[in-house]
Amino acid sequence: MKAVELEKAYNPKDFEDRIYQYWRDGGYFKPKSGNEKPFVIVMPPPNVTGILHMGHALNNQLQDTLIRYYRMNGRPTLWVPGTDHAGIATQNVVERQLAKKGLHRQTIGREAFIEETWKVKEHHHDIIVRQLEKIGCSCDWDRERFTMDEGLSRAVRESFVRLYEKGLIYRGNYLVNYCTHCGTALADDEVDYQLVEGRLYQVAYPFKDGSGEITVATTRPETMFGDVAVAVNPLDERYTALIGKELILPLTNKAIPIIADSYVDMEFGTGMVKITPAHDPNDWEVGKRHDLPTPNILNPDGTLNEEVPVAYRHMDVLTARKAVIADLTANGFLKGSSRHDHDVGHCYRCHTMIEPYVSEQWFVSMRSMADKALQAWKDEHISFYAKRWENTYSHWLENIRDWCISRQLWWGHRIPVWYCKDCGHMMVLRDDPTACTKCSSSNIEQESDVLDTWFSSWLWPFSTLGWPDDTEDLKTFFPTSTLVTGYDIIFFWVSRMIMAALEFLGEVPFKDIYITGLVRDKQGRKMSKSLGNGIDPLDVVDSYGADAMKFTLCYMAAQGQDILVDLESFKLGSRFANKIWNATRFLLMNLEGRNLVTVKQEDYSVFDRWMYHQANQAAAKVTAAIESYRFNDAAQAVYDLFWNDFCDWYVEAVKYMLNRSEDNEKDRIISVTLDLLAYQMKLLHPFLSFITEEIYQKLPNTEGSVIQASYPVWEHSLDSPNDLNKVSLLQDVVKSIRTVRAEMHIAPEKRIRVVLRPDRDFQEASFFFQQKDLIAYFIGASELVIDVSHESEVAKTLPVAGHGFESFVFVRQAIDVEREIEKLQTELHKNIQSLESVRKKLSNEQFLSNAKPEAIEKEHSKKSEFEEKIEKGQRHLKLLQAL
RNA sequence: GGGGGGUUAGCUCAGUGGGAGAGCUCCUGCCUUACAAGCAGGCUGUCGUGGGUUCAAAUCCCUCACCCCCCA
Repeated sequence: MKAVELEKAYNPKDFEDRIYQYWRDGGYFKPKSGNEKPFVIVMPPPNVTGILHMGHALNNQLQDTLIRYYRMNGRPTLWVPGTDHAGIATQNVVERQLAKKGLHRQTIGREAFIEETWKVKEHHHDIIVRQLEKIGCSCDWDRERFTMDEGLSRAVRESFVRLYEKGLIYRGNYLVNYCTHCGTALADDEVDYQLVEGRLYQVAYPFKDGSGEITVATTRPETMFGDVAVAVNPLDERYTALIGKELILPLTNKAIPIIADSYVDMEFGTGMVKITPAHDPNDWEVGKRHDLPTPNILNPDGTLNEEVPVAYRHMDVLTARKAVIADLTANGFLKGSSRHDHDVGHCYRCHTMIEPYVSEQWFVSMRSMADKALQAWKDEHISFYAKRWENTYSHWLENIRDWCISRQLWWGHRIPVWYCKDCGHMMVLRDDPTACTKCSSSNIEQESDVLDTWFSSWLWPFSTLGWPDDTEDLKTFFPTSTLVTGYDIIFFWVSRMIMAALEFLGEVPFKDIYITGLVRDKQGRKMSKSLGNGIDPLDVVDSYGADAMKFTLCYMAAQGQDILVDLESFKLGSRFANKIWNATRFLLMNLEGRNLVTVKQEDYSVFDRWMYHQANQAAAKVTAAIESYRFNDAAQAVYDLFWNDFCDWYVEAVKYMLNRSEDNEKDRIISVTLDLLAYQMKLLHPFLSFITEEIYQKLPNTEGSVIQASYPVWEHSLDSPNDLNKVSLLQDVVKSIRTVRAEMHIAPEKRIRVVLRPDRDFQEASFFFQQKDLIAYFIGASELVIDVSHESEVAKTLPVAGHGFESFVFVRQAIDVEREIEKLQTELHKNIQSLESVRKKLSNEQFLSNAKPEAIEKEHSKKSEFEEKIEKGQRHLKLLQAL
């Protein structure tokens, strides 16, 4: 057989794109048919106009790891990709583009605007797909969906109509969060609260009857034109007598009453609060309780409207605030002000300050659905990883509020409601009507608002599979298995999907929910555009390859923990991939002139059995880790196996043995080694997909592709603790001598003489004989004596204690006796202390009667171990003192 | 105000009841022809504080301190 040549350096660019194309062309991402339980993930759809950031990379790579693992495990495996139309965000993107051309959506009209948006969507969509391909996602592109495609739009309509018919959707005038920049209402959870520096103003409101004045405290004096009352706490004795009296609003002639409401905090400000129901959520509640009017003082663009005195009309809120303060001051109403920082809501898309704003909106009544979702959790139909997120989930559902689903946007699913302009009839329909269903007039008009984007995303786990039709995909792949997402959308998305699935299909949409950490920079800060501390996943792929990124992220993905990285962090994965590449390169070089043979297990060497044992153990660890979503443990297990066991010991031993063996033995060695290599390529594939495929296909002992190979599982026949013991012993011998060499500064090329003396009763003494030459090779010995009879002359050597053996190194250089004695004494002291604590435990009645038998057994073996070490230490000390 | 998380080696973090770990950094020596993206060896810890439970606590419970997040 000819040697297989690998490029000298690992260069992922040489093969990653090619391999991805190979997988796609081969249809490897499609679910195989079979009776096993399918493993299904729906990808959280990225915003179609966004760009993938490290969070997406982490998220999708963990999904890919799961998918590849279960695919190799033989389950029909489906990963559904797709994108989200992201109403507000996308509309903002398109509006910005129009603005550059001096255009505004109002000037080009709704239809043209939507047409333009589709074009932008197509363009961005292709970028996103390329990014997902670049990082190696093995999702089924033939099943890719978009939240606004035909099928999903039908699902949205169906769900809207069903909820409406059930009485769970209603329309009405309510106080909502309104973004004056985006020009739309937002749901409660779409508002981000940020601490804003502000002032608390003390404003005097005179009594109508001229009997003096009271003082209210407010952070928003400009909303005073919307005041309809001043409230005090009914328990506040200072003001009890004032309840019911009337006040005059400064700068206007409006009279408002003093009312009592327990909402008022007596400690805050003056204990008197102005009530502005149309512009404050708490005041809205107070207003409802007291049946107060709700004058709206704002236009949709955030300027003051006709409700306020002429002087302030058309001013924006902040300008009006300044003007009002100036006028209050000038007229003596302002009694003072103080620094007051408070949380102010901001739009989660454009970060504009939110205005609480009364308007007509559509809502979903959530209580009944939330209760079902809570019950599903209590019944353990869903599990969160890490578990603590279940608190977040249940707390939100317990305190759920109705969901405002109408948005004053153009890009999105238009609400399927039509109004007859002739008879006023309102129609909620699955299909577009041509005439009024009541009076047959064709003079009808569709509701102009669109639906919240989440109103389509919450259907994602089943709308992507064909719902509302009863498709084969839906029957086969729903409910899905696992959802992988970030904690920031547990409210927006996760809990709503669970509610929707329970509502429309009567089942939870997935069993497990893995919540990823946030990817942060090395200082622990969120990655953001404004800080400029973000890392582009494509830069990582460009610098180190997709495998390096994927492996590093898995390695760092400890459950429930955020991940702190910079570009350099990905060297971890890159170095590992390089190591794999080079180890393979070395082994393939050694194929020259070899014949591959089938080696029976009984022909394995102790090293072969040891290596299979370790690989077998690693397979068990990976299985357990992946199935409990402990990605870091899984990654560490394969890393340690390949690097610390395979490269550092097994391949090093192979090197030596290849050199001194006959052809038949060489064939045997290389055959077993390649088998172990192929085994590890399979084990590594979910973590380093490209390089393992590239190598697997180059190996002469494999067929097909690793992506569809069977994943290694723990097998009893490979379990070999005896060989683990033996090789560990050999490693102990080698390491202890290497330490001496390093500490004594013995030059690497310098051969040494060593006497290796097994303890008299030591079971594995014969193993030293068998491996004598290999040990000598590993420690650079010219002469290694296995001194079973304890008769070798060891005076003037450096003694080294081991567990079950001791070694004596002939050092030509002068031994620094003082230093060696000191080291031994320190060691001896430690061992004596350890022995003392073990003895204490073993003489403790409580310990002996309470501790587990294994724990007691352990202490006994520790005792003899320390005794052995102490005995050897004392003897070695004497030897050294005699020098 | 309510809830959650964190505090372990210089840095970033694993480790959930029985002898303190990894990666990176650092130090020493090596270009031993698979890999210097490497090899061999080494240093470093009152496991935040104080208490409790236990034969036994980094690990379970409580207190406090500091940091981070979410909700209101």
